[in-house]
Amino acid sequence: MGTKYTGNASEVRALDAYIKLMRAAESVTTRVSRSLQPYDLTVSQFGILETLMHLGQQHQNDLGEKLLKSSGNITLVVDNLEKRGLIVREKCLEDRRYVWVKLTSDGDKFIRDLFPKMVTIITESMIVLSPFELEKLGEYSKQVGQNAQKQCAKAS
Amino acid sequence: MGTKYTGNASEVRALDAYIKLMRAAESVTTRVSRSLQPYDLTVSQFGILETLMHLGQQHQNDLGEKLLKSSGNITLVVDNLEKRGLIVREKCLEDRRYVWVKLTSDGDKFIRDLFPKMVTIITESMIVLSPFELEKLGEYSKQVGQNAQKQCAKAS
DNA sequence: TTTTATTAAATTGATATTTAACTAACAAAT
DNA sequence: ATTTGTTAGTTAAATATCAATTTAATAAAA
Repeated sequence: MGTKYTGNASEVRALDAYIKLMRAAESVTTRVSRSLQPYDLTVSQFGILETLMHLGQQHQNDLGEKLLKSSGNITLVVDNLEKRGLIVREKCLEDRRYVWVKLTSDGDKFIRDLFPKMVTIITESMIVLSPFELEKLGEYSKQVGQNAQKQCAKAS
Repeated sequence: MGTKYTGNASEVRALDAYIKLMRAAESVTTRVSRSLQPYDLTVSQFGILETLMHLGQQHQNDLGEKLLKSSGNITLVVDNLEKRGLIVREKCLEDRRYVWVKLTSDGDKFIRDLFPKMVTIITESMIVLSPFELEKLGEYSKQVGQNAQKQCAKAS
């Protein structure tokens, strides 16, 4: 939606901010994605590994909620990470509907090495803004995100 | 990346803003996607129709650049819109490497009717912010987006 | 002119993503 | 305890997405 829209003023403002927000997110995601390529990792795979590293073993359900992805999607991405030996699935004994997903020792080493590199990449993209501006960008984004989510709960 | 990262201060700020930016974009996209569902339209399909409505016929190449998508992706999405009779391809006579993509009269009617509805949806998500805040969100997003793109040109 | 290089689009192979079934396991309630 | 409902995960079908390759057409250079 790269074109000027001639509706009422508040729609024009909302649409303009929306377009810029989306482009920023897409551009940074592309940058991250390219940086993960040498490691044969997708952004989604990285997200799961990073979550497991910081929060420890998780149910697939929790991963889906934290990463805003559908359950079917988590199943597939976990499949691919498991094939590669970076994570393992383990039946939950207390409630056998659940599956624990945990890092293997290979996976743990891998993500602990990779994560700081990605932080650097992301910082390079964001650092054009001052600390104050970063703070405000985060604050405004959070409000928009929460509002949009309120209007539309994710499928599971 | 929903977890606190304990690197240096500027990395923490950058990462925090990044996470909120990404979540906002994902949440609004989900909202838009759900709203397009009754019309059997994806966000990408909507993007192409909207671009054609506002800018007139385009080469596939131009669509890819404007929408930040790969050429292979544009080929597929244009395929699906063409099957549905909303757009047509037309060989460019001056330079036969190019293909013109244009709205059919059905497609034109369709997108002219749909676009204002989507503007309303988007506005509903963004309007939690004041005019000033929307302005700033757009400005900061634009800077981040441009910076990220400078660091990483999209594939074509 | 013939070769070389570039560009647009299509194709292929792999992963992602969602929705909509579907199965399995647990919980509640009469 | 059986039915009823809910929840976690899987599977299938459709679309999306990219990178890499290929094909066709144009441009540049020798």
